[in-house]
Amino acid sequence: MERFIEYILQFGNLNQQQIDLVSSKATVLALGKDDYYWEAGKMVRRIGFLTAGVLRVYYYTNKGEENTRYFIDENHLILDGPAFEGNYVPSEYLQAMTDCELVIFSKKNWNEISETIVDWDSIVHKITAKHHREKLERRSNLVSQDATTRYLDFIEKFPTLINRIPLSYIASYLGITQSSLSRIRKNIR
Amino acid sequence: MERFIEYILQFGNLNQQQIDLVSSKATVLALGKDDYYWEAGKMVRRIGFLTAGVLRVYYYTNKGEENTRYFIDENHLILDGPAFEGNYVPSEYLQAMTDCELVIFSKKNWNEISETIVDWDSIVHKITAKHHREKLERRSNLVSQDATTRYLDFIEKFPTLINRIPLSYIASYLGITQSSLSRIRKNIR
DNA sequence: ATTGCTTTTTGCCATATGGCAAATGGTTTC
DNA sequence: GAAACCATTTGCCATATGGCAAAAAGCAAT
Repeated sequence: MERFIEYILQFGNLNQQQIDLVSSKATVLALGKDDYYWEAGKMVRRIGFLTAGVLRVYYYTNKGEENTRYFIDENHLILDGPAFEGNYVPSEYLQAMTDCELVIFSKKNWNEISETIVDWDSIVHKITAKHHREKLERRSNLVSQDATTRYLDFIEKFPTLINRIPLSYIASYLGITQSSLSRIRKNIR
Repeated sequence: MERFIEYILQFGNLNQQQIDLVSSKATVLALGKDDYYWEAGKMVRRIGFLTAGVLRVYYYTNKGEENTRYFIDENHLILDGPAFEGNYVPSEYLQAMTDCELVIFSKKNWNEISETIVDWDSIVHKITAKHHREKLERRSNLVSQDATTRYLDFIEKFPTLINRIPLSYIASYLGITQSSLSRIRKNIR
C-alpha cells in the first residue's frame, strides 16, 4: 500500500488525512501465474495497482491470432477505461505472467475518493496521460526498426522482465516468431 | 465551427448558452501545405480542432531517421498534453500534408471554458480516452502483420487519405520503404 | 536417475523486405 | 513545349524473417 501512496505522491500532493482515506478504500488481490486480472467481454468494475509481478495484455486479431500488446510490471496503475467511461467492457485479456499482487479499488470506492479529494481526478489524469504517451511511444518505435533493434530496445526498457517472461510472449510483443527471436538472441551473444 | 460543436455534442450535452460561450472563445487558423502546426521543442499553448485537411505527426529516432507516427484527418481534436499537463513542449512535429483549416483555442480561453462549463473536462476526457485507445490499437496492429496486410488495413481505415498523402509518408507510417510499398501496390492490383 | 512436460534452439528452405540506383511518370514554371 | 523538379516504379541482389519439424535443454514430480 505504501508503494501505491508513494506512486500517487509523484503526481500530486495529499495530506495525511487524504492518504488515510485512500488507504482505507483499498483491498489487496493476489493472482497466481496464468490467472486473469480481466478477460475480454467481462465487465470491469475496479482499478488496480500492481505491487508485485508482471501482467501481459493481449487480444485476438480477426484472424484468431493471439497478439501481445504490452506488459505491465511493478508499480503501475491499471485504469484503462473504467475511471473515465463508466463500466468498462474490455476487448483485451490481462493475464498474470508470474504470481502477482495488486492493490484494488472497487469502482464505488474509487468514486468516493474522487469525490472527496479535490485533486484526485487531476492526479489520475496526469497518470493516464503519461501512460498513454509511453505506450504509444513504445509501440511506435516497434514498427520501422528491425527485429534485433526492437529486442535490444526491449531489454533496455524492461531489463527486469526478460527472465520472467517466456520467450514466446516477448516474440509476440515484438511482432516476430519465437524461432526468429531465438536466433536473434544467438547472434547478440 | 459548427462541426466542432457537433463533434463535442457526441460526447456530452451543452445548452445553447454554453455553445455560444465555446464559439466565442474560438478562432480560425489556416495552414498551408507543409506548414507546421507545432514543432518539437517549441511550447504549445493552444488546442486545435481540424476542420479541413490532413496533418501528419512525426518524430526523429535516435538514429536521426524521420518516423511518421500517425495521421490526423478532418474532425479530430488535437490536444495531446496541453489540456492536462500545463504548458506542453512536444517532441514531435505536426505538419500539414495539405492545406488545412483549424478551429483554435488559446490555453487561456480553453481554461475559461473548462471553468465555466461543469461537464467540459469530463467531455474532454472521454475524447482523449477514445483517441488514445484508437491510436494504440492502430499501432498495435501494425506490428505483427506483414506489410501487405498493414497497407490494406490502412486503406480500409483511411480511405480518404491515400490520394492526399505522398507514398513515402504512408510507407514511413507502415514501417517499410517507399519502394517496398510501391511493389506491394503493384501486387495488389 | 527416470519420466513427462514445457520452453528454447536449430536446420532447411521459401518468401518478404531492404538498399541502391536508374528509369519512368507527373506537375509546375517559365 | 521545354526545363526543372517532384513522386513513383522498377531491376538487381543482399539480408531478414517466416514456416515447419526435429532436436536439445530446462524443469518438476516421482
